[in-house]
Amino acid sequence: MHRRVSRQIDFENDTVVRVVAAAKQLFAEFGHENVSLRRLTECADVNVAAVNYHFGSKQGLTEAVFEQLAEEATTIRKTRLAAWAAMDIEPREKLEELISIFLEPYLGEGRDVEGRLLSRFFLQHRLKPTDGTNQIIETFHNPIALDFVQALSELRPRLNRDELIWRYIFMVNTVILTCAEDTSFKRITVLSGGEVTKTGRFERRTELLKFLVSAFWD
Amino acid sequence: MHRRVSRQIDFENDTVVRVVAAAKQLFAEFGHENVSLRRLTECADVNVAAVNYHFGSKQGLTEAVFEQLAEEATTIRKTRLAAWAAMDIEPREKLEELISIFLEPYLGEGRDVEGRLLSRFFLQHRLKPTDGTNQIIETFHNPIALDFVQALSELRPRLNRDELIWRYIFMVNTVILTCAEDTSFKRITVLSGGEVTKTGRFERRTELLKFLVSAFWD
DNA sequence: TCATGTTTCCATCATTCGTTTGATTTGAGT
DNA sequence: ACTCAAATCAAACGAATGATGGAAACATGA
Repeated sequence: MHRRVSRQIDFENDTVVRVVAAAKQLFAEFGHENVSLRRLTECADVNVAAVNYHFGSKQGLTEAVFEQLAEEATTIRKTRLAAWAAMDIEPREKLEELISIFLEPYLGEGRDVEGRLLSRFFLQHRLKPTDGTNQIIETFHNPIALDFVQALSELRPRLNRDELIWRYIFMVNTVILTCAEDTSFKRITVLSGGEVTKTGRFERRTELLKFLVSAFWD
Repeated sequence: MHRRVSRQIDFENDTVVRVVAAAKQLFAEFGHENVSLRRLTECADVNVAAVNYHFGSKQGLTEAVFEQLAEEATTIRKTRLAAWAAMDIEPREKLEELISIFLEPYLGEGRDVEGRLLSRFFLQHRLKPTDGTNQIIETFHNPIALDFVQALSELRPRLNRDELIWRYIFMVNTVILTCAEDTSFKRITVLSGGEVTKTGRFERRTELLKFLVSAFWD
């Protein structure tokens, strides 16, 4: 089932590359709905019509970007999951490792832009699903989601499958909202009276990991 | 500090009432960014100009709606928190009760529209904060957030304050995204192979509660 | 050099949106 | 009945957006 979701696009073409690069940056920062084609093409130093020419429509561009991203994420996870299955360590540590793998595409080293973009894509899909986003989810994300649920059920046999699916969804929700924005972390500083000031990728990853391990450990 | 955030609005006026009612329904279902004033006023059976006349702008309307909602949520929680403090039950049960109070404005009985609306408001604030939303957060939500963190720190003295603030934020993120949309719950049915079909308010509340209690129990 | 297909560019279109204008209606006070 | 301010209405404005059509520029191979 490796059928391509989107139309054929010449990713060798300079214009296409620059458009995609600009789209990643801008979509990640502002959300794809808040970026007009004019602003995007200006930022990419490309004519306005280029997007419609190469991608058919703005929708076509966003789906191309998000599909590329989904593919990356799947690759990262599949690779690490294979190694994970062979690990012979104590259960709690293995759970932590598993969740760490889940977090990787969002909070891994050097995935600042891509991580935010990926979570924004999910957020958009959640709030306004389209045929395009549905297809990306089904093709790339559902299979690996089942892999995770399966792995979890082997680690935590006490929790039945329904329960694990629920919790998996909650985990996804926690992570994608946490990675899609910065606002709530400014709030951490406020709520702590200015004590907590380090709220970057590394701290988020650490704290999120503790939170989620607890949530599954029971 | 009971200063009103928004301008004075005649909530006795029929037109105002109908506009607010329509806004609640439509904003909850589609998100306030996806509802045009024309559609809204048509639904409320009111002239297009009514919104600008009574609320100053579309932004004014949304802030009025959200402020009203925030006030409700605060009242609900303050009342139940007072009763909670006096409860003499075992810690884990008390934790469960505390989180249940947190969930109340989102998933309480008869809060389907309001719960979704409230979570959508937060979501909007997270993705695109404005002066208006900041003020609502500061006035209504920050104080009670501190109450929750304080209550949590009494229940779980092992976790230090920073840690609790982080986890509180994660809880908020989980809940608001879980309550803001339906899409992820259709996905539960898909992932479970059609086994799990009941994903309504009651089930969400039950499962979310278990998840969050685990996450804080450690 | 020429022919052909591809890519880029400019100008413009149609639509949608929030907002404003200015005339008209409503209703309470005298 | 008259006044006047508040409320409502139809109509239109200006800005922004995604999308196009067709001319121009470019590249490629004969």
